[in-house]
Amino acid sequence: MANSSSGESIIRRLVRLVGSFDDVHLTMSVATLARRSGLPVTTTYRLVDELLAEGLMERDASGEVRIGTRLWELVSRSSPMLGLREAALPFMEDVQSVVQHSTTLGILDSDEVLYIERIGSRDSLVDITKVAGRLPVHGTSSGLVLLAYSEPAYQDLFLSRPLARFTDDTLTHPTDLRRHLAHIRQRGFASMPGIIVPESSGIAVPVFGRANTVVAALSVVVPRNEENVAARVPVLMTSARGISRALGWRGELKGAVRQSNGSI
Amino acid sequence: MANSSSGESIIRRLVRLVGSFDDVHLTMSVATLARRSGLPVTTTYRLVDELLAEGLMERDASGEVRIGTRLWELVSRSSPMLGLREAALPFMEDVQSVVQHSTTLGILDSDEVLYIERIGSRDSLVDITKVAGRLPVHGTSSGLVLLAYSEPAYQDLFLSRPLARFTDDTLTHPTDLRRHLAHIRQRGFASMPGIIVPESSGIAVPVFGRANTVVAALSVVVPRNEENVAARVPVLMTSARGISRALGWRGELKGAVRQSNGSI
DNA sequence: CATCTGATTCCCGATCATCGGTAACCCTGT
DNA sequence: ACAGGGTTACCGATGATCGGGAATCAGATG
Repeated sequence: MANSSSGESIIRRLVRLVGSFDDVHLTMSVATLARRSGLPVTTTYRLVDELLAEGLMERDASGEVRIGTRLWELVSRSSPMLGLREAALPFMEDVQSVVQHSTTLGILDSDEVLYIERIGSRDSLVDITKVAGRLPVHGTSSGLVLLAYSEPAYQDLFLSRPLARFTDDTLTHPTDLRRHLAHIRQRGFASMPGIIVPESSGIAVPVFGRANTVVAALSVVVPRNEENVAARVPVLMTSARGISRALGWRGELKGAVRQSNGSI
Repeated sequence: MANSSSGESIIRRLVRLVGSFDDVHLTMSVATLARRSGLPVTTTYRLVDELLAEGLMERDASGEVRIGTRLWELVSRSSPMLGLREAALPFMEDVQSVVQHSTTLGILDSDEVLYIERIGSRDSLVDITKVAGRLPVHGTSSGLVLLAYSEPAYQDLFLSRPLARFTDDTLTHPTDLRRHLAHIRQRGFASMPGIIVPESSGIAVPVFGRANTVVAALSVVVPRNEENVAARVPVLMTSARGISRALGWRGELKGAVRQSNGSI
């Protein structure tokens, strides 16, 4: 363990520091940061000083600290997310121009859906997705698509765990879910009204990568009462194929669809 | 200094590690990473192991490492860039739908223009901007706008240093530049044909933040021969005002325009 | 003006994680 | 079988790291 009496490595501490910020706590005093991260005050000051020196954090006018531009740049420049995002964005705009509510791109990470990108109207009444935000797999159409096209072993593992119920329409029973996943694979898309919040409805389709694996899910979220699945699926499908092709996908080789193991 | 014989803190080493990745080196073997970062091989393995354990790096199928999803998420979720980006994206789409080439949003950081966001055609023939990429201030219309609206003291400092010449049209002499900055402030936009590459031309306008400071530059890049400044400036202007308002800008208070010191 | 609360800086000795050399162990291709 | 690169394992020495404590500073409150 580290020098620390609490027994943590520096890197884990840095994660606690950076992880103490979120979209509603963009800046805070160092003392607050110490409280939120659970690190000793003195230690926090020392680490923050070093981070400031490297530009990984910055002080704003009032003396509070925030994530530094340099850290954003370092990570964004070299993250595999960037390529996926850039390939998808033009197509997402096309979808958005037709559907008008909100369009998202999500991947499967640590048993949750992580949203890589999102475009939508500024006044998104019915959409709880955020860029770099997470939602449960079985509570989103994106998640169900990603699960449906994931490795069988992963599906088994996932379905062996208890699943939270969010609304009356959430599928929580393994058998129901498994049947539904098959349904999704057969139709090529997921349409799930009100499984996480009753008022909204999502439609999602898979995006394929170079190795014919599903790397992401393209999805639209619409108010439940405006639901018009039949009209929207073709738009999503064609856009998803466009993204897939931009990622180096070469068309479907029958039976070879399997879970992404990382590389796009 | 750190325990290291080379005398560097862990944090600086982490920066070297993460900084060894870029858009063309998204993944590499740990040995290669050691070479590129200049760190001792054993040290690199130890640090990478820790980073892998925290999910800040990941191994792909072939055993190479890359920036981890979790690191992207941690930074993206809490970076002040996100707010700026989200406010700007809808307006950028509007611009893009009219201008058709490529639309960028840049900020001033460390005496360079850092591009926060970019949307454009997939086949961007004439545009060298990249998301999280940097370009010189005096080689871009965005840079000149940001400089024009920055603090006088900063302008003096910037102009006191020698400036590289990229094309015949690059302004490198302090006097010329200063005159041009005044021109930009007076007209409210910058239009610079071929100052970094001869074939392309940029038009940029300022984006204001809450405190009536300029926080970013909205810009379009077009082929030089298609230049049609008069028609494009109004589009940019109105969009930039839209972004500014979304950021909490309350309209122009005469004479109070000054450099952003950080907080949006 | 006095008081208080909270944030920040300075100091310092003990400890143990960090450092990085060396060497063995894999692979894959020739 | 050999070569070359990548990876894992081991280990002793060292000094960066840790964090408590106290002083200082800033702002709010009475």
